[in-house]
Amino acid sequence: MATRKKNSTYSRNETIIIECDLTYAVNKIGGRWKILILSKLETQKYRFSELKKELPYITERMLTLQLRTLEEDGLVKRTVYAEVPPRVEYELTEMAKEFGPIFKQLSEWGGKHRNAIIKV
Amino acid sequence: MATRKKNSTYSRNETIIIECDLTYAVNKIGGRWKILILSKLETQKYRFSELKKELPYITERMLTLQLRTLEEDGLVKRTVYAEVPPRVEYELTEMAKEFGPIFKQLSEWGGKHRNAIIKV
DNA sequence: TGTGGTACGAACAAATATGTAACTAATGGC
DNA sequence: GCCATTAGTTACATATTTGTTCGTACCACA
Repeated sequence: MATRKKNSTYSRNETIIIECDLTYAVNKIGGRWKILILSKLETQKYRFSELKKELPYITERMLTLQLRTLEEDGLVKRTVYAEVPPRVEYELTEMAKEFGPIFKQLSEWGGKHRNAIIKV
Repeated sequence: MATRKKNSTYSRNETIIIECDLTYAVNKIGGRWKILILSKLETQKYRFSELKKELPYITERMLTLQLRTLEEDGLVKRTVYAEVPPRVEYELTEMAKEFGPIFKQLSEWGGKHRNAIIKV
């Protein structure tokens, strides 16, 4: 087999595409779980295990990964209390709270048009 | 190796999660290219080859796939003209046009907070 | 000594998303 | 007949995302 270019266009495209502010924003909230997590945190702080209960189908691994990403992206603040057993609280940052009204509109769009399709 | 459960939670989770209107909406516009395509079509109709020129880094295959998905989701209307060589035009549906103001806000969010991070 | 709760981490596996390269049908123009 | 054009399609390769399973550190408490 000839050796192939490794990982050229895939990664390059990613950086190029993110130059679009809109794509950038959607990427922050894309994926299977991020929105659900952010929605929960909109109303209150949660501990890791509480979030897990709220999202029964997520695995601990996914919850961890998503929370880490959200933290890196500045959407979630993580606070560790040095106790035993450990306690860690997650809450939205100001930046994430600005999504609030946008989420509302997106949610309305979803409700409206999903029903439209189902009814047909 | 013991045979493993095939595809249990992955697909099941997808259907469960989509019950959230917000996640449903974001899934419609998620992925690498959909937003860029929709943004182009916000201003005018485009032929396949014109879209390709506007999005130089997308491959024909990806453009086809994304347009098909957008069509299935009712966001894009595809019109084929029985000519040779063929002519196919893509335009937004009313449903997709409703994303307009939301896109604007998301884009503003992206511009604002990306710059914030870069400046740090 | 042993058990339990919390918030993870690591190794592996399955599923999906994206990219590469080559190919096609139809037909007007040469 | 031969070529160029348009809008794809097909087979394959690679990259990323998501899920499964098992394990761990800490210490209070029985």
